[in-house]
Amino acid sequence: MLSNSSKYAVKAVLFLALHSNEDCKIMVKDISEPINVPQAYIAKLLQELSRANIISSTRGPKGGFYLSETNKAQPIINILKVIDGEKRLTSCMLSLDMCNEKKPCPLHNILSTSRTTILENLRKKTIKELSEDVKKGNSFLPL
Amino acid sequence: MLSNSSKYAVKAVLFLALHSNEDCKIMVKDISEPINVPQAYIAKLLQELSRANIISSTRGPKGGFYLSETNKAQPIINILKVIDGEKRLTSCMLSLDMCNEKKPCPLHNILSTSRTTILENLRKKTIKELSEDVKKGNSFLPL
DNA sequence: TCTTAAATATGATTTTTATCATATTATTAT
DNA sequence: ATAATAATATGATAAAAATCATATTTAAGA
Repeated sequence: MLSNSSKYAVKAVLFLALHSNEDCKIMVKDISEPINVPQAYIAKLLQELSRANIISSTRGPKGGFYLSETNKAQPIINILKVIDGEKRLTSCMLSLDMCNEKKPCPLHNILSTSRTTILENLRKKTIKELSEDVKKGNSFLPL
Repeated sequence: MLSNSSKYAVKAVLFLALHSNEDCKIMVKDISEPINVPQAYIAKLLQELSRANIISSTRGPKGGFYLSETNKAQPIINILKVIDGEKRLTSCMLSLDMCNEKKPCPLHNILSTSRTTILENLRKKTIKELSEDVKKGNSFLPL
């Protein structure tokens, strides 16, 4: 369902949500290490996220990546859309183009409701909310 | 969530459930064409399924693949277990080893219930039941 | 304005997944 | 028995995803 890249991206964004802001930017190497993802790899992902305005960045000395309040207000699903693309998230489990509610594929009825719920949750939960879960100890991001 | 191979495997097994039995075996080329999967590729998958007793086969003239009643009584998830392995189905969405109910990862609470439901459904729905949905017109397998 | 520190852009390599090809073994029918 | 037919086993190739490397651009501070 999620690619490796997407998972890394979520971890990175969450890390930034917890540890950065406009006045406290973090550079790649200080992100890659704690989240345990190869530096060059996460760098590439961060750039994609930055280009898509999911996260913010400035270059040069004292530069780095961070999340603005606007960034934090975005739903989790935006991260996944940028990295994996909409299609991967919503396409039929059997990859049948012609599968839809009217003409459901055999697995459709088994999976569809749960899948829809997952997507809804990803759509309504913001980065900020997610990071607050971690702060409150409702969930854990082992770093 | 599911690999390409798993999707192909489900399609093939379903095709066999609908069109084969002990007295009517089907050979690879007559499976690969209608389900629209490369012959050599599906052949390999069918062999794995056969070895794992998900499907049956006999070789030589008049041979081919088919589903016995025992085969049909198996849950869908068995197909996926053989092709993708248990781990792919059940592992944490962020691939964090240490994620569990006691120490859920941030995405855990968002996704876990739906995921559990999906797995339950795949565990209790049999191949036979699924193929009967198709026969009754409750779902469609475009071939 | 010049040096340094950071992201950015681009592309190369490696690994995994998907796809293709061929030789071997088992079964049926002649 | 033997020829023909079909699965089986094994391995080679191709495509995609993940990982690594390097040169370029931008911003800060001396």
